[in-house]
Amino acid sequence: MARVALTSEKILDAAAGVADDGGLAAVSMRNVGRRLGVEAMSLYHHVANKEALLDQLADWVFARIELPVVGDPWRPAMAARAASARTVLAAHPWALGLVESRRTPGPALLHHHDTVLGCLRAGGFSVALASQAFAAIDSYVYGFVLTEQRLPFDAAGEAGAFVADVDLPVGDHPHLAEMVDEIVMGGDYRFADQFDDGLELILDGLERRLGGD
Amino acid sequence: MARVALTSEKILDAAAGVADDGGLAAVSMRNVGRRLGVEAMSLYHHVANKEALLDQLADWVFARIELPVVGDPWRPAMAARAASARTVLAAHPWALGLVESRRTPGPALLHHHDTVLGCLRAGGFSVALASQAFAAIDSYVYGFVLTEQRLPFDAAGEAGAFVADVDLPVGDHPHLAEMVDEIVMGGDYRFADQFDDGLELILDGLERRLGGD
DNA sequence: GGCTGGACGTCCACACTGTAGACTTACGAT
DNA sequence: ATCGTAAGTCTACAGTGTGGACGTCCAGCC
Repeated sequence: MARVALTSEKILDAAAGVADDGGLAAVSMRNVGRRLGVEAMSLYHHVANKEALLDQLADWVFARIELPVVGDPWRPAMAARAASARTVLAAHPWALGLVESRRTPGPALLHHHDTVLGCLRAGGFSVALASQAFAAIDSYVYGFVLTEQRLPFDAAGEAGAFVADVDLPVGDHPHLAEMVDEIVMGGDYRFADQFDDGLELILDGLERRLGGD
Repeated sequence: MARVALTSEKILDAAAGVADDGGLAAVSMRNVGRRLGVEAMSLYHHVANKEALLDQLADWVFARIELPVVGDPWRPAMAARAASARTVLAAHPWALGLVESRRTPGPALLHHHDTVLGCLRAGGFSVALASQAFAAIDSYVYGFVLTEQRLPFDAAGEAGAFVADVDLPVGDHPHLAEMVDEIVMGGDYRFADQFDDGLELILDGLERRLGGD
């Protein structure tokens, strides 16, 4: 039998593929093994256990987010990183839930955080303000993606077609109904556009605080 | 045998208890049943399946967040809601991951969203701005709690004692090290204090936009 | 009172999960 | 050629969600 050099990268890619296809719940050792033409137990020669695999998979996600270089002007750097994070999280709907459920940070996450903090420090932020900025931006991005994914239609595309399919019990929720109406009916209105708007809200605040305080 | 009127509220409370004790992973039909002195299958007379139970459990969390009344001044209302959400999410560490992983909104969530939106609309927000405000605030709260939970020490208390136990591979992550140092060593510095600061950042921005635009 | 229908709890069975442990195979170095 | 080791397989076990058959209690009726 041709031993085809099972590596932990291949295992991670396979796990990501399984998750892309069937959701996080489909990521079982047997399924990942099957995708590689291998028995479940073989994976244990490269991965300690399933928890570790999921940890690494969360880090796999972080490794995919584009990072700025320390020294870049902080504001566009933050905007670009936020946009990249959003892209990655949107491409793998399972990623958000996974990343959030892991408590042990992997190398990619550490490097990520360190670089972002460095970028802010180089831009003149105090340690405390940098930490606050990081928390605020990160929170915003995660939360926005989450909100976006929970929307009952495709926020990026033509939304009109979808509203008929969804029957939210919107009857006694007038404000919700109002919002859905405006979002769905207003032709040139895209929920997704709010991402940049909201982000600038935060960045504006940070910039003011950077100058003022 | 005394039939003790198993209701879906009791089941939800039991499930929350199991999760409080042993984490989300411990919430199995058998464990929830055991906590009620009942077989797993009995639960199915009150709950469609485990997915539905988890959906309801997520809604159970939302029902616990204090809501403002439509008509209250929007800014303190938003601040209070954010604080309450944070309290609830912190009291049940499993809640965040659960809420985020569910895609079908329950009645409490709908009512919650509707009330918050109503509060903003009554405060003079346009539909678009209200939706943006909601997304920004919610995102911030979720993200902050998440960050807080991931911190390797108790963010609310005396942090100094914890740092020795944690050996983050902080060696070649200078900015991360710097931040941890300052957070942990600075006696009167509390990560938790940043919550209000960051929130005001967002509320300030909204207030400006509400007047200006 | 006694009957009955339906609501509700139990039990067993099945496919599936993570993973420990023993086995087998194939390759690189001697 | 042989051996050691790394890396696969196979078997087994406890635990999971849940379908279906079965039992059992209670409310409403005569």
